[in-house]
Amino acid sequence: MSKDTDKKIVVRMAPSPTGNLHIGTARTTLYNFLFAKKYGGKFILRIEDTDKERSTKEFEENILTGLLWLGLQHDEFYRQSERGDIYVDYVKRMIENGSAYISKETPTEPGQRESVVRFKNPNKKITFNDLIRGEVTFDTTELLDFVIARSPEEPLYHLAVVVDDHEMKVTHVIRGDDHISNTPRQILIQEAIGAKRPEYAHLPLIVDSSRAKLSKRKHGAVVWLDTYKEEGYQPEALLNYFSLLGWNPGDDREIFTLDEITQIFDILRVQKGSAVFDVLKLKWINKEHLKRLPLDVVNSEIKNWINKSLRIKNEGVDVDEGRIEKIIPIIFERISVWGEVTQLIDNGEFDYVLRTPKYTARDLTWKGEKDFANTLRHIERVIILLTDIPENDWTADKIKEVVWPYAESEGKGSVLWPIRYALSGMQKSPDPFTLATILGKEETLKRLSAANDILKNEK
RNA sequence: GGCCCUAUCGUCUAUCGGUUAGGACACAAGCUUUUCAAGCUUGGAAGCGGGGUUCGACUCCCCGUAGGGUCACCA
Repeated sequence: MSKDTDKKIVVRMAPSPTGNLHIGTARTTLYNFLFAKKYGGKFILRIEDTDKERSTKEFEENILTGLLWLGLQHDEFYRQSERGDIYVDYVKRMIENGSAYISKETPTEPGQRESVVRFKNPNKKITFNDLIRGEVTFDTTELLDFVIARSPEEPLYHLAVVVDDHEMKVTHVIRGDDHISNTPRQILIQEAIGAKRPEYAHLPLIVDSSRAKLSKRKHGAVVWLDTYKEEGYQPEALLNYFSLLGWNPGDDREIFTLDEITQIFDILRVQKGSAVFDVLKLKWINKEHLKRLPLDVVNSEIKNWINKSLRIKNEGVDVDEGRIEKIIPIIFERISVWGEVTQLIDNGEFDYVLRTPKYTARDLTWKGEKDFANTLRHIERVIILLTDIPENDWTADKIKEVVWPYAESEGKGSVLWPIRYALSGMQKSPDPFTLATILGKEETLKRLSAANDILKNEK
């Protein structure tokens, strides 16, 4: 595939606006995009809206914005509904040269015509070379004289595709495997109109865990790109994952930017077998992308997503900005997708920064303790130790330095658990030193003496 | 059912005749200052079956088997 000797590469993605942007469509678009960019070619986006019944402007809009959000910018744009004259021309020519004819029909379903344009099938074997699968042969006899247009003014899919690919000088047709059986039909039409046969590359399908094609009917929201956009995935992470569904660079690298993939992409390394969509791996890849983001982006994104929390909105909790700032890194290491920030808050994982914890003396006491006496003693001792720390020296390291010797001599769990619980009110939370820095000296001491009171009442 | 495609750990995959079949996700265990998260270390985990070809097959060929795709006046 040398750039110098071959003519310019032209690829196209041809979605039909009969549904929202499907992740399979996004992946196929990516592969087309990569192939074009890799070889300095042209990437055409063509909306196949010849089916006026099912196509809508909303779906078209959804597909366009989704692709743009992903960063898969096209070089040229067409809409089949605006190219009617061209198809009429070809249909007429085909009828004239005998490769198609008007056929009288008996409608069997509502909406069917009494006359349609059928292709005069030469009934032959078609063999084409697929960049991914190698040689594929079909006998077209079973296709019969298939319908290519309802009328000369109303072309059907196969005709429109072949005409457009020809007119647009498409050199490589990269599409889903589900189109492989359409290929012989389209080659037949190409031969009838004297079009050059493009190279074909049929991509393996993305399937579910039971290896069935991902479909909107069966899988619902998981197939819509929008779902991932709303859950806060990074567009580039999505692209990264899509690229790996059916392709690999040949070494162990797994995380790359769109530019990096473009550099190393090779369509000949595309897999033949279908690939199971695994959201867990997607999340891992997304997290890897998050880790590579600049800190200021991370900060502002996390704040954005915190603000979407219903827990904060509805319950009107008084949020201390300083504390929020301090939990950002803690939130960050717990998420792999932005949307999880909101979830975490809504699930109450960070309630300790939003409100005063509630708990019993039993909760406060380390599992090894027989009664509350030791716990009370530890809390009292720690209060004294912490009180001595000056306000401006209130850091996790300092707090730990002060408390640690005592914890070691008295038993770490026995001392640390009660402190942590008094500060968080939860079975699971960050460590007590981190907690203390988030809350600040004043609030920390307040919560510790509250714990003290609870223990005393218990005695 | 016809036609077509596919077949390595649970999943994504490396291997382009000779490897202790490698990596990643997930999982398990351990470590890391009590719980959690993160991190680190370790571990379990695969060539669908049967024939060939070959000195030698995961790799090439054939036959099965299994899975998938497609069979519209949709795209």
